[in-house]
Amino acid sequence: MNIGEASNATGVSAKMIRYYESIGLIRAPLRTGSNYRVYGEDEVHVLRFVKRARTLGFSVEETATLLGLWQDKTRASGEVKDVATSHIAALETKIAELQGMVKTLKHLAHCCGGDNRPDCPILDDLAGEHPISKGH
Amino acid sequence: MNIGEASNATGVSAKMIRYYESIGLIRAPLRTGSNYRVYGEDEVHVLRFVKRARTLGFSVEETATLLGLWQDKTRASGEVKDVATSHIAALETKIAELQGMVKTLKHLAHCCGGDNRPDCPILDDLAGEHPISKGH
DNA sequence: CCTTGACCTTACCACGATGGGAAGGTCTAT
DNA sequence: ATAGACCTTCCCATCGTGGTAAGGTCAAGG
Repeated sequence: MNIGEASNATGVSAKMIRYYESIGLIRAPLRTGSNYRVYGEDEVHVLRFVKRARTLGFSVEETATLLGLWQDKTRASGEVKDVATSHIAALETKIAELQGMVKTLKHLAHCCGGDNRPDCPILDDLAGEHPISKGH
Repeated sequence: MNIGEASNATGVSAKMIRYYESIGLIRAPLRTGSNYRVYGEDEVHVLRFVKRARTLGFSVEETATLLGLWQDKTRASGEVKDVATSHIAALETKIAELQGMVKTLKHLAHCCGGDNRPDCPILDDLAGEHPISKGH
């Protein structure tokens, strides 16, 4: 299987497959005589694992950890759960952050006429001129 | 006011102040004879505006737009509201994405013993081996 | 007057993850 | 044989931020 086929089979772009190889996330595959990378089922399996982990928002580094745990047949599932749990916490922090922004913005947008007059509470807030208290 | 004082007064690092200047987000300030940047109240005001917009998650480019609208005394507040509204939509999309990740991960973590045995539904899911259907 | 330390200047390099493109080699089908 | 679809490596860009090095400046105190 060439890199293009491996890419199609996994949804990981050829570019990223080479990148993952270059940073050591995945192992360098065998090459043909003409220097083409050759992938087999195992490699595709690994790539799908990586793809899934990335889709779930794990960083490449966390993915490397998970990959290591996956390939370590003797690991304790608790280790994996720890990685997952702290990732969940990070995601939730991020979500709370974004929700805070949305809340403030919605309040501002709600107070903004959105008409043709130049008065705009959103800009006033950004400018710190007439700060609107959050508690309505 | 030197750049350090402006930084303290606004919470924008000196590094970022120079960066914002270099990309044209803010105007180049006057300089002293010894080439130090000099900031006044107006510049500080602009920097605080930028800081607040960035804190609310606007990209530098969106911030530039808002800054332009702020300084255009004749703008319609509707234009500002549009920028804010589409930013809210982008934030909400992102939030939904993260929440999807959290949901899946929580489910996986819930199914994972987290003990010393090597069986781990999280890894099995990542590997696509025994995919756990989302609907429990 | 000189030193010290805190500040300023510019100019680079790095991150993380990804895409783009150039310049060149290879394979397959017509 | 040639075209077109692949592959290879190498470099550059993004976005926002931090670091660091090499040098200039300024204020305070000996």
